[in-house]
Amino acid sequence: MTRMKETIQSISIDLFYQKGYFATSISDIARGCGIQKASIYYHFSSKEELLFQIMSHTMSDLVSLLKESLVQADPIDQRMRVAVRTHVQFHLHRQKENFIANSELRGLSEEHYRSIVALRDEYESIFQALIREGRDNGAFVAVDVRILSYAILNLCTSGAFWYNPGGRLAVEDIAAIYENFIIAGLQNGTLRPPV
Amino acid sequence: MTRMKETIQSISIDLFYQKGYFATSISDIARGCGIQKASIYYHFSSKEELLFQIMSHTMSDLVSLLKESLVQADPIDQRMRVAVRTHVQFHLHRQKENFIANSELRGLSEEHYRSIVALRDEYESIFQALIREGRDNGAFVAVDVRILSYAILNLCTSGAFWYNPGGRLAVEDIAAIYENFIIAGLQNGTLRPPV
DNA sequence: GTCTATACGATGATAGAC
DNA sequence: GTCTATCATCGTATAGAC
Repeated sequence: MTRMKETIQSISIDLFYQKGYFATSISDIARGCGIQKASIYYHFSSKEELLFQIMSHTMSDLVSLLKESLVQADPIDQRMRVAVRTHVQFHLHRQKENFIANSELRGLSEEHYRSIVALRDEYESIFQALIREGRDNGAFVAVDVRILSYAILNLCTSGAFWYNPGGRLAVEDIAAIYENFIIAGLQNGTLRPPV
Repeated sequence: MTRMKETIQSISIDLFYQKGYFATSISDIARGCGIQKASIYYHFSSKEELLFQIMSHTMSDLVSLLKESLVQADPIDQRMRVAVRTHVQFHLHRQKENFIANSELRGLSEEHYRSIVALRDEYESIFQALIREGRDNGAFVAVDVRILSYAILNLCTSGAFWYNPGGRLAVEDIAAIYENFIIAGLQNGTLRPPV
């Protein structure tokens, strides 16, 4: 990838994160890069293509990272901890891209949308397999696998929406809080209210 | 509120939910209402005003509902259960409006943005007070109140993004799953991983 | 690879008749 | 209250020179 192409991507990530995809114009991006807007089209065929590239890289990296993190044959609760930690760390370290990937699906064309959703589904199915395995061997309580996978992933992803890199808590602290909360829910989540 | 004004709001909710605020044009709304686009401006001064009205009503109703649900002086874990259940039910029963209120803050003007965020902050602070109370009297484990309030609210809100009214699970089932999962996390969320 | 210039469409909003 | 007509603006994208 050429230097300017990388600059355009990087500036676009900043702007899409700051103002949103629709509110960001090609002129804005060009201004940020210090070139004319027509020059953008030498590197990317359209604004939508730019959005797709950003999302595509992000989601591919996310799926690869999760797979790598799960190669160890640990007990199921330990594997779930690793998965949660990996997810949270990725979403906080690459906050802007993940924010975009989770909030700008609307901007994609039909085919690109399908492509990103396919990656997301692949990712979710890995989490669902973990939950199912833990439930089936008794490590986790009986739960609805799909609902809980949405809940867990959404909870962990939400950090990308409010996390402040210079703030009070470090990434590892936040990851640990989420990890413990989720494991507690998976191990005890059917407690009934006192009558 | 006149009949046409209500129609415009209702059609706008449908379209903002379906296509997003930015991708929905005044022409789209007018077509949906069976009138000309100029006529919209008799009822609302701008497209942004329309978005604000929708968000404002939704958030006000949400805050009122939560306050009403907590008038009973139950034990803290019971009150938290009620709060979670109320939140989930509201978000699933009024799915479209809540989806909009959570995903289209970008479309608001400065002042309107501040107004909506103030309501959201008020709402969050009620949840934070519940968590803090439970933590201080030992019903919940020691936790970071702010982080956990974001996590819990985001988890519960996420239902508005994937819930399918005609689907497999009823609102009450989903609310019960979330409720139990969250209470388990609050009561056991500092379990450490086995070493 | 980047520039200037421009085509072309769509959009939010207004004016004024009925 | 709703209409027709229209404005001004801005958006993405392309053509062709350098």
